[in-house]
Amino acid sequence: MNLSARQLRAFVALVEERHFTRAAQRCHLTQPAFSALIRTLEEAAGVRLFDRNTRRVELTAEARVLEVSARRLLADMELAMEDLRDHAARRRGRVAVAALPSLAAGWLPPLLARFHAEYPGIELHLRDALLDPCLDMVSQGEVDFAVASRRADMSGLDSAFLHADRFHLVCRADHALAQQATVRLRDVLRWPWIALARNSSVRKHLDQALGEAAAPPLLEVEHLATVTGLVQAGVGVSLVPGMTLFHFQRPGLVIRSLAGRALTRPLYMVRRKGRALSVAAQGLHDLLLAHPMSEGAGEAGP
Amino acid sequence: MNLSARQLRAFVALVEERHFTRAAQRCHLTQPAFSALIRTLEEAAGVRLFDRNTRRVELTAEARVLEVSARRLLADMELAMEDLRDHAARRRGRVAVAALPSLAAGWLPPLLARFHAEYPGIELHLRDALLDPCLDMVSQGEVDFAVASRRADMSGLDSAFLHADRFHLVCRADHALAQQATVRLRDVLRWPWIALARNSSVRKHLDQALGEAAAPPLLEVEHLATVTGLVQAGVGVSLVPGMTLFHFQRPGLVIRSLAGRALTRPLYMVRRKGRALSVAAQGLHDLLLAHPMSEGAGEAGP
DNA sequence: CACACTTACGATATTCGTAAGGATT
DNA sequence: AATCCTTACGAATATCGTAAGTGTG
Repeated sequence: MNLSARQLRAFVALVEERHFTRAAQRCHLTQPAFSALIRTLEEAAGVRLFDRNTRRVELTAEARVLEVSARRLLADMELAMEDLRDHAARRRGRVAVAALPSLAAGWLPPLLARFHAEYPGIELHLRDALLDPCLDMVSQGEVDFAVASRRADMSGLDSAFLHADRFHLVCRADHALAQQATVRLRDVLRWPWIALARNSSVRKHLDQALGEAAAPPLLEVEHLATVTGLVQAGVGVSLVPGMTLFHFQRPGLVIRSLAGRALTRPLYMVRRKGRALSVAAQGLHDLLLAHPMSEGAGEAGP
Repeated sequence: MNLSARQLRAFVALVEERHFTRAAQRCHLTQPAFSALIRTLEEAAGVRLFDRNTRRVELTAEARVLEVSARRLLADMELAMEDLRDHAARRRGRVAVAALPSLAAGWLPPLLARFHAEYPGIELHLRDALLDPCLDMVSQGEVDFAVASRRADMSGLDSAFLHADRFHLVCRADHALAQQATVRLRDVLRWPWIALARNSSVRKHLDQALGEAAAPPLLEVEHLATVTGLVQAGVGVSLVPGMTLFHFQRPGLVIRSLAGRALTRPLYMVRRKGRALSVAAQGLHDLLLAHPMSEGAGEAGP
């Protein structure tokens, strides 16, 4: 049997009006069509719901039984559809995004703030993690998408290029390398340098670009903030991508571009293959794509 | 917007099968028809609910939101219809009936017992009251119908004749009137007699039948049981309808028919005019009609 | 190339609205 | 006589099933 919202609305209208013609008007139907609607409901239910003579329309005991359920059902149906439309209109929802620590700290926050200002009803989740956990979270559907780089095994994942994140030299202002506006990579590698841990995307791309021949780093640390401290203390210099430079915009430190062939860490928007984003996630996704990364990004926003 | 049970069932089927063809079979539809059903649901909702390529069908985040509501809505709808069908099949319901005290004590109980045995799910209410309250309860819809006699003002009420309740003489076995198998009314009225109160239907019919000329009663009492006591003590005789005779089937008392023109209290099934009975009430109504009153009725049943 | 969803289209079933019918006050 | 629900019937709409189309692995 097929119960429809229209039948329930007609039933409730007739319960309230106790008058076929007026109830029909309320349902934007002619009276005979309305009459047929009630009849089909009665047939489906197997009970007479209204006692009608031409002068009076009265509820049967069975109609009173149905009335309670009918009102609740209608309310629940409209609530369910409203809920769904809220999600469609991005008035409600949930987006989870994974991002490399550098992006999660610098580029992303102002964009998340903007998204939240526009869609305050949407719950936001940000997972800042290293490359592998980022991509694993996408694979397992734990997050809607990730902003990260790529790895060897990208099976089940779709990636869209976002930005070529150029490496820069960071060193003390009184360092010899700070004298030039642009430095050559081979000049940098003659000095003691600080590297991030091997599981970081920054280090992976650097190793890949430098090859085996390059001098090993003086120190390996986990966090960029530690690199900042070491460089500031004069322990060594470092090579970091543009999106991390906000860590190094401090007095006594300078940032220098690298000459020649661009040394970059390519960044991607990574999603699960063959799987559409939720309306809310698509909204954030589009916002991120509409605000490409730039060297200046990541500075303290308003 | 019009949400239907069929749409919800299709949606849930697809959520569970994640396969259009199989879900369509479960709904007894061809796959294209099923596909259209899902599409209309998506259009009504304003959200894509399934990501389908020819190889895989996946739920969107919005579908997960709807799934919970859809299952609950379907369960509630089926519950509501089941409830209604239970009332139609007299598996559930409620009947309230009013009856004159004599009938409520004698004739009705075995029939109510039989009705309850057949439809144990139906709640029974019996209001034993004098004629006027009985009919008022019908007028106000407090009870479904009454088993009673009629009065002058029967407006808004429909009555169907049930039984002509013949009056009988009751007296002590050693009373002079007890000598004859059948007594004449004018012989009875020469003896002191006990009457019920003037608001009882028994008394009203008796007064109407006897006219002004008859001797007034020695005593007027409220309850038939009191009449029994008075007659048994030899205070007087009494004239009571057949349906009350079970009160007088006691040692030392005799019951005698009246000769000549039948002196009766006509009894009716009284319902509110132009108003159908509930399925449950109709059931009891029919049962009562199928078991006409008889002189022997009202004796202690099994 | 096989499976699975979509589109196209003619047939069927529902539902609608207009008009006539019947009942009640 | 007026009101109001029901029935009748042709028209519009929706839905269905068959068959062809398209895309994915």
